[in-house]
Amino acid sequence: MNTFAALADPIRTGIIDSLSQRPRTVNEIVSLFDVTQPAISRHLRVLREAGLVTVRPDGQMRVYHLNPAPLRELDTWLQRYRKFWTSKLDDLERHMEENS
Amino acid sequence: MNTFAALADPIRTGIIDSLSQRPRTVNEIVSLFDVTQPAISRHLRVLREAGLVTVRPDGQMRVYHLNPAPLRELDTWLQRYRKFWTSKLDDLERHMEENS
DNA sequence: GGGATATATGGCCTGATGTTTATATAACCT
DNA sequence: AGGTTATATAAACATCAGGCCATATATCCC
Repeated sequence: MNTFAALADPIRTGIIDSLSQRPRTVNEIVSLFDVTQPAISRHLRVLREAGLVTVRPDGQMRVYHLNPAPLRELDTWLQRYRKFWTSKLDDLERHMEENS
Repeated sequence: MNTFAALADPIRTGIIDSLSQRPRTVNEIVSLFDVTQPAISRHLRVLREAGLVTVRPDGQMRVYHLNPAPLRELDTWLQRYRKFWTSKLDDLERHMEENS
């Protein structure tokens, strides 16, 4: 599954952000956004299939939890690009390259 | 612009990865993937509008460069989630929570 | 059991996305 | 100028994504 595609929708990043604070039920999540409950359920399905969230039933409710593993992979992918902004030497090199 | 949406297509992440090595002309990029040149030009447009790449004309060619700024923003966004995997204490807490 | 609540799924519609072929634009070269 | 190369854009098409409404499923509570 493509983590970027799962995060491409602002409602889904909003859900992820909200779950970074604490787990939440579907209805709690629904109350945070201006779309219907079925729409949220669909977004949750996308996030589930991308492995970004997990569900735990609690009675008639379903509690969604953040699963950070795919975000850690994303962090690993970004590793490759950090050199572009972490080192002032690299900044200089890039600047020279841009003007070569 | 939504950086995640711009990166949601595997060809586009491939382009970004290839530009992390060095700037490339459009034809160079086309040769890396199994799609037509117009398709690549469209992907480049999406990446351009998302600010992930910049172009510099060089004669009749156009040289595409990686622009890391949006990736740095992504890195900043991820900051919020690093606590989920960088601390062993957090791992323990999460594990206990998962089994509560 | 029966009504209420919580969540997921199916059907339908609309708009966005990705691809190809054909063509436009611009620079290069002789 | 004319032919070639490099790249972008347009048109057409198919697929996908996201939204809503209606409905199914499961749990809760009386």
